[in-house]
Amino acid sequence: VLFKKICIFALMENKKSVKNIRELAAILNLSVTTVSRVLNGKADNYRISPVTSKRVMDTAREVNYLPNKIARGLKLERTDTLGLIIPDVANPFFASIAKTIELEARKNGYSLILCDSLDDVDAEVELIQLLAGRKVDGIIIAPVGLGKSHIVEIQQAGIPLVVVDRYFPGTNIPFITSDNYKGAFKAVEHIISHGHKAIACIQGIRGISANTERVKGYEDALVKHHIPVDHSLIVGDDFGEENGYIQTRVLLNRKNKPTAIFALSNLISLGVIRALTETGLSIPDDISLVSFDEQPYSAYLASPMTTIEQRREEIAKMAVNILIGLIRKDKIQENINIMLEPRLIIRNSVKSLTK
Amino acid sequence: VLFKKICIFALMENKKSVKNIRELAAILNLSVTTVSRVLNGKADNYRISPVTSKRVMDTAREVNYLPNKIARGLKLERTDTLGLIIPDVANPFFASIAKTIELEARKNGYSLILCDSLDDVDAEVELIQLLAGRKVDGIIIAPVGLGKSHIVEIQQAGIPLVVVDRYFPGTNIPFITSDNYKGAFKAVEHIISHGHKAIACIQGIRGISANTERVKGYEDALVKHHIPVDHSLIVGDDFGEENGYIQTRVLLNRKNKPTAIFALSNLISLGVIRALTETGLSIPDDISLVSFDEQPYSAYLASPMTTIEQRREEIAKMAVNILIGLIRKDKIQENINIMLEPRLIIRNSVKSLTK
DNA sequence: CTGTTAGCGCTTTCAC
DNA sequence: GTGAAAGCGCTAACAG
Repeated sequence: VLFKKICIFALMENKKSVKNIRELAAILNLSVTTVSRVLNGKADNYRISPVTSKRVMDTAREVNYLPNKIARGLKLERTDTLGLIIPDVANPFFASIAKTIELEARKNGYSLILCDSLDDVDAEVELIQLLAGRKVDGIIIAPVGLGKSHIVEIQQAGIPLVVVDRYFPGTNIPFITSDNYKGAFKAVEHIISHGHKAIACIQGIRGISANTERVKGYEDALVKHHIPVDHSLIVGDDFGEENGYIQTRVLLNRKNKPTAIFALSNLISLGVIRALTETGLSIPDDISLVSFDEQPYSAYLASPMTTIEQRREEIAKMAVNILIGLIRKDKIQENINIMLEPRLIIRNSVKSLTK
Repeated sequence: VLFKKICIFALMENKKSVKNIRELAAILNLSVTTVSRVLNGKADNYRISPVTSKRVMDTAREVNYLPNKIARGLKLERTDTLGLIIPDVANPFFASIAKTIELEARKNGYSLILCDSLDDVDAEVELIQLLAGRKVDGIIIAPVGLGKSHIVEIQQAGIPLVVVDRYFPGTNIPFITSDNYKGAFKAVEHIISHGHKAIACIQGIRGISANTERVKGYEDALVKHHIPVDHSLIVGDDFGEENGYIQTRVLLNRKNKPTAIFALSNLISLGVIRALTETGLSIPDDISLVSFDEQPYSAYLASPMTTIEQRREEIAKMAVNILIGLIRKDKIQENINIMLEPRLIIRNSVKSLTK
């Protein structure tokens, strides 16, 4: 009782700041229980009179009461927060995935903690711990892809998790990625159909699924069209621009230069273009190019670039919805593996050698 | 005592999961206080024996104990979390800012809650409330820029806040942006120096500081060089690609076409290029172009584009460090307003009309 | 050098 | 219809 009085006095001095539900209850002359119930839309369940209910809502708004989500989280063991781990937020591919994930998460009442792993496994391990400590309700991760034990562990620890962009064969970790194999296959078939035989492939990080599958698609397309696979034409080891640049320079120094380059990421193709520009070579006249990852600028490059467009928005949305499903149903896994077939966007970066 | 026993039994069944500090203390046969102190590096302060200390640390690691940050946050009234509100995460300019902010925040022990406002003021208001409810320690916001009351309010509510990219004249909200005026001025002087007089300006959202300053820089550069400002050449109202496209189409239909276009964002210039490409016009032969925002692809466009490069990384890092300063010192504002002068990167998108 | 305990703001069980 | 009180996991004031 005394306490209530104190609260009321406190209120009079500082109208616009009720810092917790107790103070609010004090002004209303109600118990915290009742206030909490109304605020959580459970008025009906407890047959709280509509008039009380309205009074609570109105006052809450009036005094600008903001429920403390941290306290709520502690009690409910649920933070309404998702963690997102991405290898490089500045990469437009991941940036747009992050955007859609945030929007979709928010639509469902979740906030997003963003983490950039810099494509470094150690950082990734740390970040997963961090998110676990922060009690996120679930994690979406575009993993570096080398090493998966930390991911399996966190899944077994009971934290719902879905992997995007890359995946781990032989585990039951839910994933949703592009069908990288088919994408690469289509791209290379397209190049082959223009009469090319010496097609180089500049790859990204070796050993991760997305890369492996793309290379496999590349090889199989060659094989299907009876072109022997020349392993010396498969070069590189990183998805960054620098790798594209360096490998192109190296390729151009070969005795028998390739007539076409298949770049396994948007950044790689930018590096390819830089190397070509520097050496005065032009696309597609001197060398042809097809790249993974459509970008807003792809059409406006010196020569509009033929690309493979991943369905980023779908990947992101599905990831969120599947994750939320896992959270709500309290199921950790149910063999979810989705591969979305990418689209080949044909422009003008492949020269026809047949005519 | 009984309780401790129970905990120990619980432990034996499930070795690898101590869910709270009490359980951990129980196995160690220590009080939670001692354990907490050791875990928080305060062993020395309380002269806890090194052997105890070591035992605590070792056991904690062994049983895989992860402190619950939520509980900690509730107690400490500090979440070690920053909020970031950005108008469009998919925009590479903001994506790279977000990346640097996340990295810098993490380096300082903070996690980042990412929010995309879609350049919508209502969403922005909501997001600020959301972050306040989540008890973030501070907020970095690249505001839509229309309306500032919600931002002033949150600042007065005592939540440390810093604004990036745009700012609000006439308030004491700390901000850090590019010197948009100087950037635009430089760009337009560059165009003028090539003999252009009919220079169009395709602007972004009117009324926000970044846009206003850029337009002012544009105008002043003209004035300085005795070129009358033709207001019908200042067009557009959005930073997006579509606006660039539409306005260019309109400009091209004028009786007296401009000889150069100054685009106030990277997305706008992409729209300009699309319109030009469609109508068979080329840069810089038919029309010249300079754009705000350097991008990784700027150099590789059909004609390498002259751009104004904002110092994104510096902006992001300063934002984080200033914010953390405000948080730690418990100061809300101290008249921080920083403007970083952008750099003009000259390439080949402006034709010389003088020779 | 170590421990007991109150309490951060919230929800919910149980009681009336 | 409403309320008292326990307790989520943690830290720190106070007490030895």
